[in-house]
Amino acid sequence: MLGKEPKISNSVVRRLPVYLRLMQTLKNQNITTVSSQEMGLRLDMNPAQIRKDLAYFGEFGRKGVGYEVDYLERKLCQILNLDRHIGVALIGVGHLGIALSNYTRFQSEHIAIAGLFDMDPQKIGSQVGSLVVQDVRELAATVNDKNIQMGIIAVPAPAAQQVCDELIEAGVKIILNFAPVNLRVPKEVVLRNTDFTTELQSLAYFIAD
Amino acid sequence: MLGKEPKISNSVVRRLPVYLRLMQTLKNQNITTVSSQEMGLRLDMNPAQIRKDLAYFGEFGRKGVGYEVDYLERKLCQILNLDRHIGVALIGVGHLGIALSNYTRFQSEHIAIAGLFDMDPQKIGSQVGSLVVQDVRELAATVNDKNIQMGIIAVPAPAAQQVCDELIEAGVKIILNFAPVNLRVPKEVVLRNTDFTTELQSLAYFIAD
DNA sequence: TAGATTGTTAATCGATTAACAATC
DNA sequence: TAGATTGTTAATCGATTAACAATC
Repeated sequence: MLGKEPKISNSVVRRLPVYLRLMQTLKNQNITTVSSQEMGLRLDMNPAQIRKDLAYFGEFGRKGVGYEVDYLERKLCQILNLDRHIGVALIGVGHLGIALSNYTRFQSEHIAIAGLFDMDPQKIGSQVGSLVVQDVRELAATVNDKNIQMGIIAVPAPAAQQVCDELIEAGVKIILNFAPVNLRVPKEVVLRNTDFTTELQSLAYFIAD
Repeated sequence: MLGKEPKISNSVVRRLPVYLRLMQTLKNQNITTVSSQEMGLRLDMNPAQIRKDLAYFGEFGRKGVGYEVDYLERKLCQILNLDRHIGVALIGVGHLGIALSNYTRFQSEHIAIAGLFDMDPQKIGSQVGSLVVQDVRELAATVNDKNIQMGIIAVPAPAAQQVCDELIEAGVKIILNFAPVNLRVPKEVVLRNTDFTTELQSLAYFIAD
């Protein structure tokens, strides 16, 4: 940790939550210690890769023994900033938005949707889970009030860029986009895209002739 | 094309729908010809990569000119098998499932949800879009009847592996999974995972201290 | 001690980018 | 013809895997 200097690659970062989830699974099975080999077996991954990934952040294992599940879980949470509260704004309260707001509440107590936004007057004011849908015009104010650090864009494609701009304008630096568009963001903003259509279409490639 | 022998990498395949979408956008803007440089500019990609990706499948461009939008669109559709009808079974008609069934109907006329399944008696028989939700026990029969080639798993994590097994048992070889679990599949099955929780957690890594 | 497993370096593999001859 | 741009080879870059000394 102390100075994440060596510049961790995205591929590594994206595997960390997978390790974290495995630790939680193992804990539920009352397994207290695990080797990289066993992890590799369960995750269908190369053990060397797992060791290398973890070693970027510290020496978490014991030679001849393996990793202590509880300890590694805690460390992974620290690395992923999941040991503190993280506020998320979700814009677009359609079926996808609702699905996401259920989803997320689930896994990590620390990532929580702190604000739901839409532009449809029909939706504004309605209750979803424990939150009331707000007018998207209140986005900037709420981001500041509730110290929101991440944004999820779940609006239709044509509205996505504007919502994105508003998030950034409000100071949000991390954005997860579900709209099927190439958003333009300044380079200090971390943007990740999840596009079902693209995913499905690329899978169609594998249909046997 | 003729014998996709050179073994196209997954990274390449996943970029093809992006090119396809760009072609559709360009068509809407009445642009008939585009160079790899212009494509790179719009997609924020390296033009050499775009040319190389396309060249795996044939010589679609003209030197000194570029690519004909209409022609490249057609070619990309062919490569992705989007020039024929593709039936998809969607299991799990929660908010996510409904979102997905709306989504997909949208983009490509050729990929269509052909069956919706759930195990909740409350949902079975209800209408979603133009389809009636079926009992998941009818899955295998419907896959055969309607010649379904792809499956989307949108059920809660604990049910996912069983649904997956049933899809494979019914002959489905291509699966898109949204449940946050590591599914076990035989190696001839193409499995792609989309996991919001993992995505969100990995993004938390980038929160500034 | 003997066996196991880490952390890490070196080797391999694969994907991206640069460069350029061919040619429209 | 001159300028532009492809298709493709070679160079670079980065990520994965193998191997092994250190050590529990």
